[in-house]
Amino acid sequence: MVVQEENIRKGPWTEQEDFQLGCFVGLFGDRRWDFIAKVSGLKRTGKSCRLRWVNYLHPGLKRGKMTPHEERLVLELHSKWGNRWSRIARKLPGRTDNEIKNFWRTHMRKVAQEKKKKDMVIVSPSSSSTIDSVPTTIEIGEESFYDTGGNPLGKHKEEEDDQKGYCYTMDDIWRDIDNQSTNVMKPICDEQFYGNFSSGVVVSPLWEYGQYSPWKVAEEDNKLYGGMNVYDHGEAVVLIT
DNA sequence: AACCAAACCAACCGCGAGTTG
DNA sequence: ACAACTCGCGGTTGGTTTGGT
Repeated sequence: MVVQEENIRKGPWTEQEDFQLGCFVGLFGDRRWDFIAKVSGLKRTGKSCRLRWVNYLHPGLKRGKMTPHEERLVLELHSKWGNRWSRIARKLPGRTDNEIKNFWRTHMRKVAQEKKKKDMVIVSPSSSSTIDSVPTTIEIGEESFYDTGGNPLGKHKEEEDDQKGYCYTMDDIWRDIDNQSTNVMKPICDEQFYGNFSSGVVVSPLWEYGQYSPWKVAEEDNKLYGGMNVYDHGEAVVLIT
């Protein structure tokens, strides 16, 4: 759905728009989004341009499903930092905060449902033993579970609150991951981006144009948080535990 | 084959923090 | 010091795809 309001486009981006945006980010860097939005002629807000670039067009992005390794990392970092998606994303080169957020929601929904089913069986042993049976008492509060990123007892604070008050132990989550990891998929490489523009104009990784890079920020984070993992400009992940 | 529900994902919104004049 | 502006983050929404009946 594309809504026109005061000449501002909303909704899905077209290939043409993507191409235009890529060109102008190549020219001016990935910082001054309002400026880029204006000079590019795109009828988009700067905010919208930035989002499109960061979540979809950026050359360092991976496509495809998370690898089991990435899933483990997300869960581990989320248990440390809560819903700090952008910070978590910095530790997973090629993944965006949005992607991780979506993964988490989906994953947690699955875990919550599994847990719910188990609890129902435990709580009402006298009822029919099938998992489809109607629960008699306790239900897990699914909404708050999502809201707090897995901590139903309250909002996450910072690292000092690590590991407090979780319903699900990490063991539960690892078990769940292990069950899922039978369908292992290969990581998908970055070159997909370069196929995006069939006209073939775009270009080298555009990070080089700007001073800013999430990977650089991540390096700062590594210093701040004790350097749990180290990587270089999204080309490899070396997890040091 | 058609329908429905669940899962997935792209995009928008509001707010707070940082920057600039 | 302060107001205006810009950017980034986290939460949420809505469209599309997938899977089950």
